[in-house]
Amino acid sequence: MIRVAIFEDNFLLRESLFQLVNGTAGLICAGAFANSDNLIYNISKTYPDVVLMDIKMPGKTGIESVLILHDQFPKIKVIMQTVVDDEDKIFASICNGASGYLLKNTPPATLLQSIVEVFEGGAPMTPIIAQKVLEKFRKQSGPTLKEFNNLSNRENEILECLVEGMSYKMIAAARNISIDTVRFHIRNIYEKLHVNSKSEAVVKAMRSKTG
Amino acid sequence: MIRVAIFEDNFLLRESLFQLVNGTAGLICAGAFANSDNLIYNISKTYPDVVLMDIKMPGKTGIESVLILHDQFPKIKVIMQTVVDDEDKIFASICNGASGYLLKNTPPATLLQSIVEVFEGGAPMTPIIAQKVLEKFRKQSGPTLKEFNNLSNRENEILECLVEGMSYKMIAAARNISIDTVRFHIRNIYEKLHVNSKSEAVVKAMRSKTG
DNA sequence: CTGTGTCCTACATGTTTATGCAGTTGACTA
DNA sequence: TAGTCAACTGCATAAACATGTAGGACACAG
Repeated sequence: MIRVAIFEDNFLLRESLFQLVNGTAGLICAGAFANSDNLIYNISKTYPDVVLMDIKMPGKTGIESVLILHDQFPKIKVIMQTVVDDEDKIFASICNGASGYLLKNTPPATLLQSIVEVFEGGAPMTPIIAQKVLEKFRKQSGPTLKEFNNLSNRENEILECLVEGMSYKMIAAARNISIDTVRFHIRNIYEKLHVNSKSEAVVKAMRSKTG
Repeated sequence: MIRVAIFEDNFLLRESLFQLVNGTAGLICAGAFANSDNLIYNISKTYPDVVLMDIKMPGKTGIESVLILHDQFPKIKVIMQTVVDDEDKIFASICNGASGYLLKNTPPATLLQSIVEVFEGGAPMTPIIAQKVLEKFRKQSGPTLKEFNNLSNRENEILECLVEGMSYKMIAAARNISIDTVRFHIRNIYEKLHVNSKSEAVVKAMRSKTG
């Protein structure tokens, strides 16, 4: 049973969402609120798994609310809902921890499916919004790190993983090599960069960004 | 009428996709190919609007192909298809210009809908993949600066030491506090920054400064 | 063919970190 | 004056890391 909470200032919409969720097997609406004034209290009381959050509400906006939620209740998944696809608001929401993003014209069946998907760890997004995210993503993913010429390709690759904050295990899994090999490369990186800990290596790598 | 081209090395799958597309009103399959060896030629000849591209093919991979397509035929939308959700390949595809990304277990109805969506400028993605993109996006966009406002003076002090590459011992000595206190503060820092390792904290701290 | 370089794997050992639990102090405040 | 809070200390345990040693596979240059 997935517990859903709704934050939506429009009465009719809120009611119809409430009915929709409660009328669906596997879902139950733990609460429906017109604003997020008593956000913490309402969440503590209804302990939802998934929150449907209108982005534009009187008082605290959905964007502020999602930040608070993500801070205080990291396990709760939040789906943002909006009528317009305003880029800035989308990106702000994502950075604040929203897990999904749907336009309000999303058909009910899709909405319900999205609730389940987000609960299972996915990130349902209206395609047009996904498109904007991808675009932004492409721009940002330009040249990341300056290659250290004295490092081999492999070593630079591993170094980038370190800068991603990955652990040995994660690197081994991501690069499909054994953890001992990760160790091996990192040892060589340390020697070449004249450091002897992960964080020192990370700092040195980041400080030499392309500019 | 949306013209679709299929690149898929598995014969059965290719045929069934071909049938599926051709059996759908509004879509027509302009061509189905087992690999992208004659990519340019095949595309020029079939001039599709949307390309379904298997990510793993003998010869030129889908990732290389999408780069070429994006370069030579910028108007063509490409949907990548894959069995596994390998992060690197996903990100590489996106950077190379793919507009959509679906796992191969996507139900036919969704696939067909995705073709239409991508044609209309959207970016259909399997939720689990969208999730990975969002995660990466969040990391790259730098943390919400608010997180850093939450740090106390003492915590900021310790965080700076971490960025200097210092170990717990060194920090304890430098700040004249016990190593357990260092641990205590670092724990709190981790919680506030939502990380759980030294290097993650360092990365987050450094990114926030550069913007 | 032999050497050199790169990438890879493995095992062992000691150190550093991450995290849970428990408690003290002094300062500010309802 | 009791209560809250930031800073602090301590201990315990498991996981992650740093580093030494020892070797195998492959490609390419001399």
